[in-house]
Amino acid sequence: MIGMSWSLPNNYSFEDIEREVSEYWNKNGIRKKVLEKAWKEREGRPLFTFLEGPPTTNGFMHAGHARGRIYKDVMIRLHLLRGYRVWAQGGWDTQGLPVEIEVEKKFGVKSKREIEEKIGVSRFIEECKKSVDFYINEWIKDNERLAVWLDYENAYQTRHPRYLETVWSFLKKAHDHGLLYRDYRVVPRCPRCGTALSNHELSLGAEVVRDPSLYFKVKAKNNDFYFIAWTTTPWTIIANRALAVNPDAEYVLVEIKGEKYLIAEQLLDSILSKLNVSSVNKISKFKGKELVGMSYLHPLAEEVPANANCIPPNCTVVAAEYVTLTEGTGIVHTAPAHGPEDFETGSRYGLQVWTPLRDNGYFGEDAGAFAGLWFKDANKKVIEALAKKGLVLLSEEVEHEYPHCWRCGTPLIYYPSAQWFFKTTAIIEKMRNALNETTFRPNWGYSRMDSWVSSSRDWCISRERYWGTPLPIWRCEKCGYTQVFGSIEELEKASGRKLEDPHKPAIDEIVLKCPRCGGEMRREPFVADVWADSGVAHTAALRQLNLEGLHSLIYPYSFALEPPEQVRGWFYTLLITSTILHGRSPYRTLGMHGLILDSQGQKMSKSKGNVVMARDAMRRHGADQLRLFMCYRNSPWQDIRYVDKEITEIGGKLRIIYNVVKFLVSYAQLDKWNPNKLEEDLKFVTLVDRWILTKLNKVIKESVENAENFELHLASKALYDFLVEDLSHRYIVAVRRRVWIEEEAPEKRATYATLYTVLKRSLPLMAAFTPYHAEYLYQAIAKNLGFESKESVMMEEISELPEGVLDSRGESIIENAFKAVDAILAYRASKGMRRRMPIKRVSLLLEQQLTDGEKREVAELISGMANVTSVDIVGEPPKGYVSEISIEGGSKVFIIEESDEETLLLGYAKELIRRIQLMRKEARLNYDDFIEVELSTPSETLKKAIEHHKGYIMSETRASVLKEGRVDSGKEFEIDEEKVRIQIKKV
RNA sequence: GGGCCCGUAGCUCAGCCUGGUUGGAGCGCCCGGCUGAUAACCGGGAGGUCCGGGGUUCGAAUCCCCGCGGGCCCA
Repeated sequence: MIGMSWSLPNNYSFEDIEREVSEYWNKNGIRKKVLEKAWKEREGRPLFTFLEGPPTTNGFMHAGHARGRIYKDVMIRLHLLRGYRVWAQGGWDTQGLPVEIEVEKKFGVKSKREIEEKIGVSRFIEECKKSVDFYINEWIKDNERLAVWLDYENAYQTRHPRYLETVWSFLKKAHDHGLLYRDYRVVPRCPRCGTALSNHELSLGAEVVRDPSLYFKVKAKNNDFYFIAWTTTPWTIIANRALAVNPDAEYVLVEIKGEKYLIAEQLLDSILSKLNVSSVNKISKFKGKELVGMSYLHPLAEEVPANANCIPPNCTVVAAEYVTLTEGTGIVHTAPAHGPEDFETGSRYGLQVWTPLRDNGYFGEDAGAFAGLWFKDANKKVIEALAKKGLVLLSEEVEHEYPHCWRCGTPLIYYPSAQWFFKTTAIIEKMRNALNETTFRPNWGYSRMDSWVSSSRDWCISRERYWGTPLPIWRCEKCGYTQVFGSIEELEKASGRKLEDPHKPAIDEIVLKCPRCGGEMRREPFVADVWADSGVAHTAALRQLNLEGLHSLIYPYSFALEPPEQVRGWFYTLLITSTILHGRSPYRTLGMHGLILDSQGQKMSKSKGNVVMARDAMRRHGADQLRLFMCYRNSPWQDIRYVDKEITEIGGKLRIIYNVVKFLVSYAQLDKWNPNKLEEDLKFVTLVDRWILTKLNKVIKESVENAENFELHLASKALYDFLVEDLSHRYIVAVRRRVWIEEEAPEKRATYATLYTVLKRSLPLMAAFTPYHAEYLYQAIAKNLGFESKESVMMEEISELPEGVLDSRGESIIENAFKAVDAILAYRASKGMRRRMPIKRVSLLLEQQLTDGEKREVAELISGMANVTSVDIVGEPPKGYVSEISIEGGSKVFIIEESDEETLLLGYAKELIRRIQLMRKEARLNYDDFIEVELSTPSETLKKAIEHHKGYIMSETRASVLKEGRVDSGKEFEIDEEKVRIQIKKV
C-alpha cells in the first residue's frame, strides 16, 4: 500500500499508483483546474478546440468506445501540454430510439401501442430522462477512471432546451430556403419500432439472411404465355401492380414442357440450367419497349379481392431503366408500396400505391387470404397459394443482405407514409466545397467522405417516436399551410404560451390559428432523427451554455475523432447542418480510429457475446496500460485485437520507467543530492551523459511532431522505447557503477543531474499517454528530491521543441562504444566464456579522434559493461591480437589477450562476490548494512582468489570482516566444480 | 458492379509517401550468460518466394498495371 505518500516501494503496483493519483486529482480538482487555466489564462495563444462526438446514453462504455476516448484524451492533453488554449467540452447524445429501446427493455414492452396504453407517453418520457441521467453518471465514472479529461461540468446534452433549439433553427433555416419538404414516400420502416428510418440508418443494420428465391409465372391477359418474374420477397406480390422490363433489353418467348414463357434472353441460360432443361425452342424475340402496356392477370387475384379487377395501367408491363440483367429474369415484379424504385415507377405510370399491409408489419382484413399474417410469415403462404395454381416455376432459397433495424434487429419493410425530408441533394456541391477545408487523418478519409457526400440522397428527418426533439412544424389541417419555428421564443410568441419543457407531450397541446384560412394548426406528430440532434453540436453546444459569443472563436473546431462509420453518420450530419447554418465545414481536422476486435480477430458484438467492457479492462490492467496499449500497438486507424497478454506486455514498460525513477531517487537520497545546483552539476557531464541528453532532445521532437499528426503509434514508440531501451537498458547499465561510489564524485553528480533532466523533461510528454504514471513519478521525484513542482504534471509545458542534434559527435562515439560492448559480449558467447570472467585486454580502434579524457571514459565504459580488465583506445591496429571484429565504418575491436591467472582469480573473486550479494539479498539487508563474512573451501584456486582480492571482495559486499575458517551453517556453492561454503552475519 | 483499407518471420506489427549497402522490432521458440533500480536484462541462433504475376528502373517490400485473399462501405 502506498497511501498519499509518493513513495517508491519495491513492489510496484499500478493499482496503487492509479488509486493514489486518482484521489489526488479528485481531492484537488486537478482536472477542472487544468482545463480552466488552459482556457482562461491562455488568451492569445494558439487554439485547439475539440468537438466531442457525444456517446449515446443508453449503455456502458466498452473497449471500442474506450479506444476512441483514449485517443481523444491524448490529443487534448498533448495540446494542453504544448501550451495551446484548449476547449474540451464534453457532450452526451441523450434522445432518440436508442434511449427509448433501453427503457422499453426495462418495462418489458415491445410495441408503440404498449407504450401508449400500458405506460403512457408522459411517464415513458420521464423514464427516458431518468435512464439518461443514470448512464451519463456511469459514463463519467468510466471516463474519469480512464483519465479522459473533458469538461463534464459543462457538457452539452442534446435534450437541453437551448441545445435542441438549434435543431429547430436549422430546420427553420432549411424551410426558409425551401429545403424542407413533406412527402408521401416509400421509406424503410421498422415495423416493431413503428417509425421510418433514414437511409444512413439503413446502412447501419444490413444482415446476411436466408430468404426465398422465387421464380413465378404471371399469365398474360388474352394471351397464352407467362411472364416469368423473380423476387426474394414473395409477400410483396400481394401488393403487386406492375411488371417492369428493361426497355432496351432483348426478351424471348420460349416453350418448355408445353408452356410458353417470356424471359430476358441474356438470363435464359441461367434459368434453364436451374430447371435442368438443356435446349428450348425459341419462338420469338422482343425488345423490352415492345412489351410495355401488355396486361396480365394478377397472380393473387383469387386470394385478395382488391387484386381481382385491376384497371390499367395497373397490372401491365412498364419500362424501367433500373431493371438489370445480372440476376433474376429481367422482368421485375413491382409493388409501388414496397420499394423506393417501384414507387418511382409507379408515380411515373400512375400506378396505385396500394397495400393491405399495416405499418406494424401485419396484414389487415383487406389482405383476404393473408389477413393477420406477419409480413415475413406471408412468404410461405404466398408461395403455397401460387403453387396450388401452378404458378411457381422454381422455388429455392438464397443468402443475401437484407436491411434490419440497427437498434432492435427486426427486418425492415419499405412502406409508404408521409414524412419530412431535408433536401440534401440540393446542397451536395456546397457540402463538397466545404469539405475541402477539412484535413483527414488518415487522409484517405477524405475520398471516403467525399464519395459518400456526392451520393447523398434527401434526408428523412422525421421519426414517429416519443423521446426526441419535437419537429417545430405546425400544419393547418384545413389548408395545409405550414409554419416552422426556429426557437422556443418564437413559438411562445406565436402561441402566447410559456413552454417550460419543449418535449412531448406538453408541446403537442399547442394549437395555433392558421393565418391563411383561420383553421386549426397542429404540430406534425414527429420527433427529429437523432442524427439531427448530434449533428448540430458545432453550434448547439455553445448555445446551451449561453456562450454564442464564443462561436466565432471556437468554430470551426480544430479536431474531432470518431470511427470511420461516422462518415455517413455524425460527420455527415454535422456537415449538412453546418453548411446550412454557417456555409462551411464545422471541423478543420477529422481523425478516424479503427475497431477493437476480440483475440481471434472477430468483430466484437453483443450477439457473439465477445464484447469487453471498459471497466473490466481497467480493472484488469489499469487505465495507463490500456491507454499505452491502444496507442503503441498499432496506428490509430487500424483495427486492434484485444489480447490481455499483449496489454500486459506493453504495459510492462511502465514498471521499467518506475524503476528508473526509483533508481534515481534512492541513490540521490543516499547522497543527499537535489536539483538545486542542477546547472552546476550538468557541467560535469561526460560523453555518455551527453549521449542520452542528445537522444532526449531528438525523441521529444520526434514524438511531439508525430503526435500532432495523429500518428500516436509512432509518437508513443519514440518516447517509450527511448525510456526503456536507451535510458534503462543502456544509460543506467553504463553509469550505475558511478553511483556505487561512496564518496563525492563529479561524475556521480553528473549522473543524477542527467537522469533528473531526462525524466523531468520526459514525464510531461508521458502524461499525454499514461497520465497516472506520469503524475505519480513527477510528484515522487518532486517530493523525494525536493524541487518546486507544479500542482500537476499537466501544468507543465512542452512549449519549445529542441532544434536539431546537440551533440552528434559524442553521440556517435558512444554508439560505437556500445557496439564494441555488444561485439565483446558476442565474442565471449561464441567462446563459451562466462560473463563474470574478465577478459584480460582489448583494444578499440575508433574512427573518431578522441581526447585523452574521452578515451579514458570510453575505456572505462567498455571495461565495466563488457567486463574487460584493460581497454585501450587506439588510433591504428595493434601488433598482435587473438581476434579482430569490425563494428562500424572503420572502427574495430581487437581482443588482445583473453585471460591469464590474474584475471582468472579476479573472475573467481567476482563469483564469490555475486554469491555473497545473493545472500545479502536473501537476508533482506539494506544497501548500507555492514556484514561479516566467513568462508571455507578446499579449493586452492578459490583460496588464492580470496587472498589476492580480499579488499575488493570486502568493499563490493560491504563486509567489515572477511575470514576463512570452519563454516558449518550458511550456504554451499559450487564454482567450476570447486566447492565453497559461505556464511554472512549482519554487524 | 463501384470506392476505400489491409496482405512483410509461428503471432502482432514497423518500413512503403520521398526506390539504393546483407528487410527490421516485440512476443514465442532453442542455446548461453547476467542480475546490490528492474519477478528485469544481455549475447547468440533457428525462422521470410516482403500475397501472386507483369511493367518502369542500373536497382522495387517501396512506384505503376492486372489478379488473388481478407476487412469496411456503397450499389
